[in-house]
Amino acid sequence: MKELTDRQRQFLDFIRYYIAGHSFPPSIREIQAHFGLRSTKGVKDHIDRLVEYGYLRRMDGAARALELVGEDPLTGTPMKDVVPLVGTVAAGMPLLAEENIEDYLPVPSGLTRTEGMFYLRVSGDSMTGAAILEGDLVLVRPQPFVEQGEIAVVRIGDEATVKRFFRHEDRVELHSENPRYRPIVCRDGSEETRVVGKVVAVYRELE
Amino acid sequence: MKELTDRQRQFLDFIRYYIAGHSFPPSIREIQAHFGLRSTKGVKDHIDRLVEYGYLRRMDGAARALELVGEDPLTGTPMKDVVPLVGTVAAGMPLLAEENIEDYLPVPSGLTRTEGMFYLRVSGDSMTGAAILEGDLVLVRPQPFVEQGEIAVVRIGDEATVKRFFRHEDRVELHSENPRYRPIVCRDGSEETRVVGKVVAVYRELE
DNA sequence: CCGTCCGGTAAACATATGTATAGAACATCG
DNA sequence: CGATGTTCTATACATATGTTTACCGGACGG
Repeated sequence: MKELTDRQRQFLDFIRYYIAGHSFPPSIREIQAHFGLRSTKGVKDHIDRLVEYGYLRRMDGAARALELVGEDPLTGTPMKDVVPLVGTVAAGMPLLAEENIEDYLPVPSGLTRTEGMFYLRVSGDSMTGAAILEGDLVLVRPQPFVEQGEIAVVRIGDEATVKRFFRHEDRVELHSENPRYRPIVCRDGSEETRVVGKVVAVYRELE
Repeated sequence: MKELTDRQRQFLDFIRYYIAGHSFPPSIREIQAHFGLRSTKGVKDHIDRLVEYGYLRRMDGAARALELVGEDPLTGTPMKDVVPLVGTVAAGMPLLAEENIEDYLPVPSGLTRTEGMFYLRVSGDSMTGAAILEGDLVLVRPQPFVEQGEIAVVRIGDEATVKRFFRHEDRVELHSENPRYRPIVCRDGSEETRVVGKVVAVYRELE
């Protein structure tokens, strides 16, 4: 993507800023006013270039018909109803540390209700039997306990895994949904395992 | 928040749908055209009411200056970055008919760009081998062709199904991902089958 | 039967807004 | 220097688009 001049970036930034505030794009004359220009032509030239370079899309002739293209996550579109995507957790890293956040993804707001939900990328094939594949994103609602047999994110030592959760009198069992893996059994009350939350949804992009 | 009539809801839904596709709002005349009305007044009345009731905000006199407010009262889904959920398609019903739309769901904005995407609820267990279960929602990007072996939504006569798509010299084969089902074979060029679009994502809520 | 919404037609009207033409000042670069 | 590109002024022009006035028919409750 072609580099922008300072001035071009200023125009793009303003368009973003405007959309973030209004949720619809500015008109050329509004942009003109913002920069204190005396002609609409200058604005049009800039927009033409931003379109040409691929930073904007436009519906020709239509009013306020601009669309932001690309991914500048700084000011892009206002992120509403989004939930952070936490990467595969590195050993020792606290689960929700800023540095782990890869992206922000939307959820149906029926699910948003709980604060603190997050997506986690699944590594490994231990849950394929539950139709959760490697690379899938699981939406996690943080909670300290889950019901018998529910799919949960559990922290074992420094690692987080997705497993079916079972509690017996004296122990906790974490079952994979893949015959190639054996259940993980932990003595109850042991400090090493902690339920992080419950998996409430699965999201997968194909290709 | 005041209840909406069916008609008012249709208008609100279309505005949401349009914004989801374009990322800027429709003009009154575009709405008029969509509903096949002969006057702009009807549209204006509806928008006036939606504004009055608090479903929309508006910048008076400005073009395409509509803003979605709050949440959908019916479904609780956020009003931005949404895509329609088309129900399990009933025989004979055109796939994207207004009456079929059950809900509007968010998608990661990287995927929103293509206009016309929609969710479809999967019925049956023919794709379990691809980790697509009954009740899952598949995000469909409409396109007339798909690559060899890609998962597609195909219309056969009056029904829509999700299958793996293969094209041979003289025929089209639709493969299930479940040994209990046999491939569907169609002579090429036969009018009965048509690729509706490609499955680009899968979404499942647990419980 | 009457009043009141709801949903619409028809025809203008006013203006918001994109686009075009002609050119100028100023920088950068070969 | 001459060519080229960026940024901008000035002035129109064309049309996309919101707004308004006048009126109609049906559904519905009192």
